[in-house]
Amino acid sequence: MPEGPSIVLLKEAAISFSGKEILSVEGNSKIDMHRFPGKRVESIQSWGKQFLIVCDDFIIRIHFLLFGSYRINERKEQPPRLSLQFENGELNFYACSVKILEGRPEDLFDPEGDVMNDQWNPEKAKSKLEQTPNAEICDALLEQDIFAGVGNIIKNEVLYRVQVHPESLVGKIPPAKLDEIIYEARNYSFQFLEWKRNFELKKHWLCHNQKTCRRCELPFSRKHTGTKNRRSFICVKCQELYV
DNA sequence: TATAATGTTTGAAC
DNA sequence: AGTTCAAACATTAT
Repeated sequence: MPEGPSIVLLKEAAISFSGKEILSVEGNSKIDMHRFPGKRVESIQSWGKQFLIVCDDFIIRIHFLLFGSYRINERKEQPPRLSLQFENGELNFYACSVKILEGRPEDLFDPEGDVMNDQWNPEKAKSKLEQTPNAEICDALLEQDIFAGVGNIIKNEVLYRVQVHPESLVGKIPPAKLDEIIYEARNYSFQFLEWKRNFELKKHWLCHNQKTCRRCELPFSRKHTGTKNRRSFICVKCQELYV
């Protein structure tokens, strides 16, 4: 569920609740949800992996972490973390993090930092990368302050496609190659979106969860990389290591 | 059945 | 006081 494109799909699925009044709430979240009924949803937004239900003076922020899920107009067996009832249906969230953010989304989130956003700004990403030359690129891609919405699948697929080893140091990657990485972070995220929409995401994985590299037939090296220690699938022949 | 996996926050330890 | 890191959380497919 969790990477940026999946949240965009949720946003599309939940758009019918935009402008609607929250009639009632339930759920086992510890937040003060009693203030929700009677409020109107101003807009449904997303930023990176976060799903935002924007009301006039606060935002309900949902983060699905690793295992979170949602149902629209249906329910799972488990009790919902948060359930919102509207006149035209209900929105149910499970096993996720729910927070109330005070303030306006434009004050809290920079649209230029979200790879799924129209306002995504690749130059800004590049200058942020230049600030951390000693970071490994596998960590940098997962950094939500730089590439909001990129998760481990996108990280792996991007680095395989541009043929860069995950343990390459940001400062040692040639600038043109860095531009390619930044471009592909957004480009692959949108491919992810369309493939996920059509339930064919896994079919298009080139390295993630794959056994062998289809360029050279060598088996992938599987390794947990970076300070974030997330698993990587590496073709040591096809992906260049810049150190 | 045990394990690992699309992730982040928190608080203890250093 | 700043950093680092393990623990916590929780679900599902293999």
